[in-house]
Formats: sequence, structure tokens, C-alpha cells
Amino acid sequence: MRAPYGLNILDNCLTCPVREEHIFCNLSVHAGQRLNEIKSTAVYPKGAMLFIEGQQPRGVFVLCAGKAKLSTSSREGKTIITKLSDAGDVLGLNSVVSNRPYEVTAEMMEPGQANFIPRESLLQFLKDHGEVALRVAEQLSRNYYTAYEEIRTLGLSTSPSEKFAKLLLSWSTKSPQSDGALQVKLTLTHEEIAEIIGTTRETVSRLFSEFKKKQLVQLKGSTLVIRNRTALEKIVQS
Amino acid sequence: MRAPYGLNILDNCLTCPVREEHIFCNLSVHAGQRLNEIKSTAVYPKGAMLFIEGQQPRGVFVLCAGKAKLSTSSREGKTIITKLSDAGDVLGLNSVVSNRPYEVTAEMMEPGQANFIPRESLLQFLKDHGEVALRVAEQLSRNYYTAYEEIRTLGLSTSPSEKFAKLLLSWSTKSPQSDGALQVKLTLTHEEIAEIIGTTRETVSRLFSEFKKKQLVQLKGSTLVIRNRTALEKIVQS
DNA sequence: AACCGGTTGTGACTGTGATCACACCCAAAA
DNA sequence: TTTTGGGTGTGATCACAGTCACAACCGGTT
Repeated sequence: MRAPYGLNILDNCLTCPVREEHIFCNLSVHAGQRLNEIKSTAVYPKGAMLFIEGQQPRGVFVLCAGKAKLSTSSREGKTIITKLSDAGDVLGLNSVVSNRPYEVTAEMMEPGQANFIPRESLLQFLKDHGEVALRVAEQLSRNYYTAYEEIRTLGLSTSPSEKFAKLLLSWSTKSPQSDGALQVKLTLTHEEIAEIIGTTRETVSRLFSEFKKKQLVQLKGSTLVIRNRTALEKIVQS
Repeated sequence: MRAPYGLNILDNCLTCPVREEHIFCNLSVHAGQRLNEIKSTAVYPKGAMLFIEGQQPRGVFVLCAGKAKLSTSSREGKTIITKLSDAGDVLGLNSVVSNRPYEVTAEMMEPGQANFIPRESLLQFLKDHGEVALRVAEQLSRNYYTAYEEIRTLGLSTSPSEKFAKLLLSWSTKSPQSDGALQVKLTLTHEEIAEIIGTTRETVSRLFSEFKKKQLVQLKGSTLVIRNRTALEKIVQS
């Protein structure tokens, strides 16, 4: 089965990304069947918008393949990226549960696939299956935590270098923990990095130069190598 | 019935603050009784810490009287106030639901009273009463929204004056909407205001002078009068 | 009265990062 | 090949807000 954008369609992607905390995993047989009835799968090209900040919530998206960036922006055009999502993430849950407009824009950064569950169906489903509602509550509080992490970085760490170091470290922990040399595939542009840490493209460029000069990081093709983790950690809490 | 700190103890303060969205209101008789069994009431002096950032979650607090400030701070001592809570607010819910450390410190800004519901009891209660779990989910997503508001102000609005104007406006909308002259009781120190908008005490001082000079606001005793609302709104989205 | 702690006003100085400007690189298209 | 366009490096400039310093203020206590 072949989809556009050179992507294999996954049969049932509600459960495909193996995640302990996945809220739609390990459901009762009955609930699982019901969920399968109300979900629908779609494939998206790079740049596709799953939803846009301010829209009324249509439903939630469960990302099965591909990466998406969540961002919010001001009228004057300044944008901040608040989260990078990948397979397994549930997008739009808060808006659906509280019935408020999407608070972010979700844009595919690469071709991908997602399950869609319409708002009404999901809410009915949650009413019918109380045990899942609690799972949803847990997921929401996890979201809340990451939001607070964001608040802390934006509000407490003043200098761009601090935030930049923090970002690099957060990447290095997610990457394959093979021995000493920590490697990260670099898929973002400097502009995007700037939007994550809330600064300008030029500053990010300068930070890269600076960190390279200080032997903190090194660039091999498009993979970034963290050479001095402890030094980075020191910058973070300087 | 008289309590310390010159405060009247309220008989049942789970329901006292009249709030449409109060998660523990309008419960079934059975659930209401159960809730009354597991809650306990206490009175707190000014400066009392309900809980501290990093502590394991003991339970939730339902504020009945008095105001509390929620803050988070870095090792170097920089602090940001993320929310001002008053009667009716539920504090510590996220931490309890997700069983992670309190992400903020909750400190009473004036003498007050709060109900405490221990973690284990609450979780059991939620399992037994699925309909309340959904209410909790709704509350959590509301929390998420205010967190996002915070992210937007910290990340998108660059200048202190912008954030300051935003803060003043948010105050003026909450205050009694009596005709034109918007008045706000000013209970915070400049230092605290600085911690809300993420700047220094001196800058707040200067902003006050500047806004007074520009006839945007006026200080009558300890009440702040918003003289030119539209001008403030213009500063916000400048 | 005098004193005190916490708060507020304001001046002088300075470092930092945003802004503008332009050169450069590289891969894909023509 | 040349062209084009998105991405990147880097210098020069400058305004803004953080920092330090000190005076003034205000309400409560002794």
C-alpha cells in the first residue's frame, strides 16, 4: 500500500508508536473497537497545517509518522515554536477537551500520517469510558508540565546562550545514548532554532560559531556532535 | 467561630466560592458526601507556603479565602510569578494527577483558608466517580490555556512596557466594570510586578512614572485608575 | 520624638543582543 | 554552464534595559 509523498500507509497507527504513556493503548477490547470506528487516517505532505491557531477545535490528531512543529505567533509576525512533536504525540487535545480555539498552529515538518478523531465523537467516547478520561487527564497534566518547562526557560534564563545550551542538551538526551560521543541530526534551520529559543537568526549563527570555537560542539555534515556536555550544563545554570 | 489571623472560618468552603466552572460543585449527593469525608480545612497566615516547588505532591488545595501567588525560581534566585490565585482556585491539581513534583511554589499573600484533599484519596475518588474525572480534565486544560497565555507574553512581547501594559489591562478587565473609570486596587509591590512581567524593580518604577506622565494611568492612594485604555491596548500590540 | 524595615524614585553607566547590511555558500533548476 | 533562492557567516551600529548607587518616603514600633 503506497501513499503520496513516498510514505507507507500504516494499517492501524493508533497503537503503532510504542509508547508506555500512550493514552489510547491498552484499552479494553470494547473501547478499542469503538475508537477504531470513530477515527480516520490521513496522509500529509511537508508544510501541511493540521490546524491553525485560533480555529475552533475540530478534533484531535494522533501523529503516526513524520514530525510536526507547534507554534504560536503575534500579529506583528513574530513566531515562537513551542514544541516539536513526533510519532505518538496527541495534538489538539487541550482545545478539544475545553472547547476553546486551538492555541497553536501544527505544521508538518516532513511528510507524515495522522489519525483524526472528531471532537464530538471523542467527547462521547470519553463519557462512555470513564477510565479513559483519567488517562486523558494524565496526558493533559503532562502537557502542562512541558508548558511550564517552556515558561521557565523563557522567563528565567535570560541570555540566548543559556537557552541555546539548554536546547542542545535537551536534544542530546533524546538521541541514541551510544557511548560518549553524543550525536544529533540537525534538521532545523537557524531561523527555526531562533524561534524556539526566542532570539534572532543572526544570534543563533553567532552562538554556533562561538560554541564551535570553544570546542563545545562540532558539525559533521548535518549531524551535530556534542563534545563537552558538562561545559554546556555549566552554561545553562550560570 | 473565630480563627487565628482574624479570619472567620467558613463551614464548608468547597462550595462557598460561587463559580460556574468549579470542579467540585454540583456533584451528585453521593459524591458530595464522599468529598466531604476526605477533605480537611485549615487556616493559613500571610506568607504561609501551601507547597513548594519540587516537593512530592501531597494533595490539592482548594482556596476558600485569601489570595495566593504561584511562583517558580531558578537556583540563582531569579523568580517569576506565574499566577495570582484567589478564592475558588484549585492548586496543585496537575502535580497530583500526574504524580510529579509540584512545579510551582504556592504562598499565601494574605491570611486565608483552604481545603486540603490528600493525593491518594482524590485519585481513588476520581476512579470511583468517572464523571468528575472529566471535570478535572477540563480544569487541567483551562490551566494549560493560562500557561500558554504566559508563554505568549514571555516569548512574543519583547519590551517590558508591552508586558506591563498587558498586565494592567488584564487587571482592569477583572475589576468592577463600573462605567468609564476603571479602578484597580494595587496590592502588589513593584518588586512583585517585576516578577510577573519578568523584569527588574527599577524598570517597573520607571514604567509607572512614564505611564503617569503620559496620562495613561493615575494613582489615587492605593488604587490605580486606568485613564486611557485604548492607548494601553495600542502599546500591547505595538 | 527617633528609629527602623520595607518600599519607591531616579540618576549614571554599561553590556548585550536586535537591527541592518552585505558577502558567501550550496543545491536545485533552467 | 548560469541562475536563482534559501540558508548561513559576520561586521558596524545603537537603543534599551539591567546593574549599581543613593536619597527619599512611609507606616509601624519602641
